[in-house]
Amino acid sequence: MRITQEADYAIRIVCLLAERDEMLDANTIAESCCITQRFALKILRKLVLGGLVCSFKGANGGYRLGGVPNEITMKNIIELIDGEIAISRCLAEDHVCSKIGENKGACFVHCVFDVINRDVVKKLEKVTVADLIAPDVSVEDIVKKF
Amino acid sequence: MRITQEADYAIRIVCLLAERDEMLDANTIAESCCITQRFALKILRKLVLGGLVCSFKGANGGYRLGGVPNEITMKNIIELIDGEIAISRCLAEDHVCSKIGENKGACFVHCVFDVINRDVVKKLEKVTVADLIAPDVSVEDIVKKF
DNA sequence: TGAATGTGTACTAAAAAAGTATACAATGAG
DNA sequence: CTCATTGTATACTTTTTTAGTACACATTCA
Repeated sequence: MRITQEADYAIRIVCLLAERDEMLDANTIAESCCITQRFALKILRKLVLGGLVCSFKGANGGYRLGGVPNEITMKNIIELIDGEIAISRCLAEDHVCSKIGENKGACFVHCVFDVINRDVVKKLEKVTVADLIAPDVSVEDIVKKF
Repeated sequence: MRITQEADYAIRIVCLLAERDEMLDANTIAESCCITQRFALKILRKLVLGGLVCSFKGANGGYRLGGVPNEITMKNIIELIDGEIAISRCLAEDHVCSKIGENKGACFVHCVFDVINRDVVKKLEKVTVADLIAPDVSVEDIVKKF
């Protein structure tokens, strides 16, 4: 639905792992992102299950990026954590909209939301982790891709 | 933050008042929108305070549209009900973002969100109540304005 | 073999959204 | 001039979502 804090942190975690191309443990990651270790573990778990991050158990274990930075998009990360992006509840996966429209047949308002929602997703799909960590890529450069 | 059900209903209420250009009482409005009278009253109250709807007290009282349909936008209605539109919590009015960026200075991720958020608002600003109720305006026609 | 590190599941707390209740105020028809 | 009708104001309750925590367990390497 809304982009949550968890998704926000997940993006930062993925960026951190992409920047520092080495094994980092949950504690180091948590500290870098200013969250508790437990919370970091929870987010990392989802990232691992979704294949964006690889984990290594045992002593000297930790996490590494599970893909290449320019193939991981903001959309990938957000949807992995939050589920499908939906600016309004009526656009969410499981929701059954009951409003058979007064105006112009079924749910005209939601059709408009849907168009806007698709556009948001399309934009998030164009921003990669590589963009986010490259020192020479500015917000303006990213916006040009939209 | 997210576009709530309340905002969704508010849009429908405003459209109803625009279509039927006459005084309607809270009960009639509630029935047309498939919500309880009490909930309709709550939403109507906000619409009145925000000037989008006029109310008339006493016997034979009710509500009428408080403006012209082609000057009332979806953005007007949503922001009146939900407050500022924000796809992520960190973009909300009162929120103080604590993430001084690891990557490229202060909060690059949020800058990207902000650009996307502005675009959503810009689009919602272009859709008027007149568009929503006109029988000859399709979603495609509305999208052309984006 | 045991300290370091991740896993799995479930729980709790806080915040936001959705909806309800109650007592009150204004109006106008009879 | 009074009372049924209709809106006003404020505050409460419930449900859902978000955010974060706890704990017992499994794996690995020194």
